[in-house]
Amino acid sequence: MRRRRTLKELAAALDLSVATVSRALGGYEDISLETRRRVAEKARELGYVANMAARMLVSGRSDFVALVVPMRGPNFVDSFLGQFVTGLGEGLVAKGIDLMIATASPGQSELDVLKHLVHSGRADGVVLTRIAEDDERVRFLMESHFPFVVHGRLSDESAPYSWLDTSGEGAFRQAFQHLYALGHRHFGLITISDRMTFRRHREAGLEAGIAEAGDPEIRLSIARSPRFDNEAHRAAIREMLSQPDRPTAIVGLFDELALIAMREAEALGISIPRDLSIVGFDNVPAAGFSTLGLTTFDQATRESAREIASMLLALIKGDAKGPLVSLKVPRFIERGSHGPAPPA
Amino acid sequence: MRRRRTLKELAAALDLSVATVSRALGGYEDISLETRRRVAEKARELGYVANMAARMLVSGRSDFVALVVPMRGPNFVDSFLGQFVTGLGEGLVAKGIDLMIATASPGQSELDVLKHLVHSGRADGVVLTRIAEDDERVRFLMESHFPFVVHGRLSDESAPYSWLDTSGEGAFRQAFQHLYALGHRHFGLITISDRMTFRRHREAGLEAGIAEAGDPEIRLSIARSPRFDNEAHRAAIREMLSQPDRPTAIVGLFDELALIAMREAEALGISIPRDLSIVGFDNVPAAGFSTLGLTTFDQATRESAREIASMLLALIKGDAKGPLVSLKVPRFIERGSHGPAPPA
DNA sequence: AGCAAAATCTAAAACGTTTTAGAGCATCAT
DNA sequence: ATGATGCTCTAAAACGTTTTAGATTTTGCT
Repeated sequence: MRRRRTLKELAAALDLSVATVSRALGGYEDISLETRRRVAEKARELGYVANMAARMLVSGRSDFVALVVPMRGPNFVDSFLGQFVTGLGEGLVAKGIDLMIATASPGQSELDVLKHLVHSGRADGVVLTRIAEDDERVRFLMESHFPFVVHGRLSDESAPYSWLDTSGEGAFRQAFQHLYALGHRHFGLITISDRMTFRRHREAGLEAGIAEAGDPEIRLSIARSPRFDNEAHRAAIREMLSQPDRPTAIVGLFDELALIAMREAEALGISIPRDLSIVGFDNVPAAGFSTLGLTTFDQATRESAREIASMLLALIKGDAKGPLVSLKVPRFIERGSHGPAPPA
Repeated sequence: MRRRRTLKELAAALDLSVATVSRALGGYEDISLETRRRVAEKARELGYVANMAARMLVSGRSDFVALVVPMRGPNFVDSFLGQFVTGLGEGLVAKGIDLMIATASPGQSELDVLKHLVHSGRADGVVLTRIAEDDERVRFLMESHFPFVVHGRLSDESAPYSWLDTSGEGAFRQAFQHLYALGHRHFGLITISDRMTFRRHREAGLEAGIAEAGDPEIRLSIARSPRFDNEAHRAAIREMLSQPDRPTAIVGLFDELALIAMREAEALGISIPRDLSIVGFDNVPAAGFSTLGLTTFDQATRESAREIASMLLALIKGDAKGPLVSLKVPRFIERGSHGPAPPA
């Protein structure tokens, strides 16, 4: 591996001081246009690229932004991460910032990862996902005054931090209204028990829709899967579907739940959408590939991630006055998994 | 943001020299056990974390490994990337190495990204995916003597570089043999036209299987989608399925193609698996969620990524004699999309 | 010509580590 | 006592850049 060129070598080749060369490459007005041109050309010729470590050391910045990825069970499959990483990368690359992925090692909490990140200077800012209702990571970063943006929200709406979220309230209210208009009166909600903010928001949206309708005929059955695990989901769903008096319209907290519900319904001989309507949230690829197509909401993860990148860069540069906040409205994707309520 | 602790402060607090403190933290035998303990304790107490930039500068290593992610069209969805990133992270974190994601900016080639990476010292090693038959990125890295591991292979089997790949030859041969044993004689291959090595290997596997069977009754129809784009795929597939004399068993180069074929077949009133068998490759989540379930091959992306991480770390540490190589056998996942050939 | 102002360049310090070469000091065998 | 041998610890250099404060040269104006 050829040893790297240094600024000193470049300066020697040009018969200039390192200071001049450095400033020339930095594009300072201070250096004559002619010299700047000459330096740039020689740099290209010699293949000079500044050593990042040295630059980081003196500038105090790393030009890295970190994404802290939650730990995963062995079989966890995540269509979200790939999209999100792609979007962040796209949003950062234009400004010359790179993305690092910070993974927690087995014995280590995500908070430890974050602490190390903040103190080691390895990154200038952090992106957090999968936020819990009361997230210790967010609290830590606020106290550290370290730049960060959250994908999602805390339940404490007044806390001064930057976030971007997709309105689960709005989506679930919309889903309810749509299904209600189609004649459905008995609703099912398939959800989980984790203390995640997105769960609370989506559930609240559904409940708000129901309350606003003010129709005493409306009923809501809830199946809550106790663990984040497909088997547990399946069991909870099967129980809801097996009841003699089962809902005619089911909303899944996210697509995986809705997709499992579709399969289970089919296995039980329940015809979709004739006997049962199902709506999900996320628009994972499988929602489009399944035979009928799952009606769901699209989050535009990649675009959101791009926006999060810009927000974070603004925070790092310091040209954001207060916390930045953005609430996106997800797009309703109507496919074949829902329809009019079956006749009573 | 509290200013970070420096080694000098720590040394002052302990009444030791910075050299001693540095070596104590490094665990050198050189420093008495008692002193090492004392230093470690104080470091914890003060929340000292070494500044990465300074460490990088003197050690010449960055403790970063980069994943160069291919550029994506606006609607490209990739279940692979999330798994791969997760696996790499898991494989690296134990050794204290972090993962960076290097994205090419719009005007920039992936080769430029790579060059910058190698010359700036931002990473100590690189992982490459989506390898073309003759990949300029691989050539550049070989010439630079920069540590790297490839997920996939070149078509030049003799080139001395490190790779991990999943045997597409083996899988497609196995798929053929399985379907042949079920009585199928007319096969369809849905494929693309990109010059990717994985395409060549899988196609070769199918052809090898056919050749080995030595049965003159066997026929093979090929649908080649000219662009990497769902609409193009759909058109190519529909054309194959619309022919009066269509195959009874179709193999998709990857799951997305097979899943589209399933949907199209259904739309054309072709019953799966009665009239048509379909097999894919990759085992994307949608393969499991689709109603019948798509028969396919599982790559174990996450585990492969973990192994790639170990390989790369060995190369960086320099305790690998020559290039490292690993060929994984994908697992055949039998679901509901295939069955016996229909009676002639 | 003479001075102020502007334009251009540079020496040296600083960033916070790791590492090299060796200093200081007990301990040990002779 | 003496030199050799280990054991601990340390001073100082080095890594390659950016930036500060100022030096030098040129230009503009009267």
